[in-house]
Amino acid sequence: MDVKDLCLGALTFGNASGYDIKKFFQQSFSHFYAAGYGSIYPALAELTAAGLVSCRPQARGAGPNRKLYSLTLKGRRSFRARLAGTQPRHQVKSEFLVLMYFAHLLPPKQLRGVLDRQVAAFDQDLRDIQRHETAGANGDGPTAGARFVCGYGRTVLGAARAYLRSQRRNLDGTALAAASKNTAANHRGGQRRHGITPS
Amino acid sequence: MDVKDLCLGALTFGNASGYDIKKFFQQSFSHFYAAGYGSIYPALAELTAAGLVSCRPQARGAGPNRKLYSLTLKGRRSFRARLAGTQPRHQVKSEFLVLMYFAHLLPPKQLRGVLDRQVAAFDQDLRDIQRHETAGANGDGPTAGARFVCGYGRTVLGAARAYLRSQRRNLDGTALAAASKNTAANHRGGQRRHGITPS
DNA sequence: GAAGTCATGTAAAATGTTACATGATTCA
DNA sequence: TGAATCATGTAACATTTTACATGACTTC
Repeated sequence: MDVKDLCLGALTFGNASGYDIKKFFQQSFSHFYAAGYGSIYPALAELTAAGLVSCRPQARGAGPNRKLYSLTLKGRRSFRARLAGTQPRHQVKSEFLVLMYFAHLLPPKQLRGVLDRQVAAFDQDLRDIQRHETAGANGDGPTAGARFVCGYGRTVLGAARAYLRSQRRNLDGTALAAASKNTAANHRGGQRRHGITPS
Repeated sequence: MDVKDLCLGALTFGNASGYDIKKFFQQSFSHFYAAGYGSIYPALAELTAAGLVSCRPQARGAGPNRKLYSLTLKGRRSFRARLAGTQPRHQVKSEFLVLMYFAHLLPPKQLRGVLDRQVAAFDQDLRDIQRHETAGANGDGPTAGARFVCGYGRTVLGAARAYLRSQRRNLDGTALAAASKNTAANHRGGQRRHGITPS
């Protein structure tokens, strides 16, 4: 599953330009699949070449002509086949968690900042979802799938935010603070007693 | 932040070979940062060339010689600097959620299968975390950061699993089932009334 | 004797990100 | 008049995945 597939998916909701598709992605997928112009435009070109979408240029006064893409029958079938054949992966890539894993090597001040900023980011994500949840992608209101995905986002982000807040609260208490305060001491050590492998 | 940084991070816990590092990644980072041999070995070669790690080959009876890597002072400093300079991103890439977004285009049977398999996958992840939580990376037990990350994983995966289960339960009831039953009807339609853009 | 683990690496392919280039229209 | 939005695209770069290549040792 790649950006081409997502473009096909977006076009199942109606004809659109690359620009429209980017906006649609931002509204609907941004929390679990990112895509920018740099991948969308090449994807649309390839899909056109493969006959999965058709393209109608629309003359405009000036600047680049808007191109309206629509699914062909072949494209519609291809998308269904891809959906049926996709093994659904689900992976997180979090530099935030990497940073937290090495909390003992971070100055306490930065550690607090990292946590606070992540809480703020989750808050923002939650607001985005709530905004998107009320107004659907088109006039029909959100599809069942869109509702499912929004519900998932709300649930998971809510839990994540609560966890971060609870940890943040006792940062000046015991848990992580203890590690952070040891930063200087750990630094001295140089070589640790035990390696990954006792070898 | 890339695989090179993660390798430096792994080596802060002690000297190791590329093979060891891969295992360490699998135990500790696999839920929020994936890396395979194809990225680890080149990373270690570059780090060596840059003088951030040093490498001691260890003769063995046969097969490729094991190479023990260790952080240099420069590498240790570099890692701290990278940590301090990293803006902590946190992104999810989920083909599972894409699939669910297009639930109305999936045969109900597959939809149920997808949900069940994802629940099973989350269960497995939770077991991995619990196993890893009891036994730390080295003899000292888990660091504060490792505990934080495990706690995060438990919290979030627990919430996600509970959500999926609740949705799965009423699959034969209302919510998603309604959409799935409409699959045939939607298929007929071809063009939808409303596009992404009302244009 | 088969399966799994230990152990390293390369080359090609896939995929995505970033920066650049261009320029009109619309709103405050 | 300045900022934002509309609108498309390319080229270079970065990064990762996948498949391949090799081969002994250990455990069932």
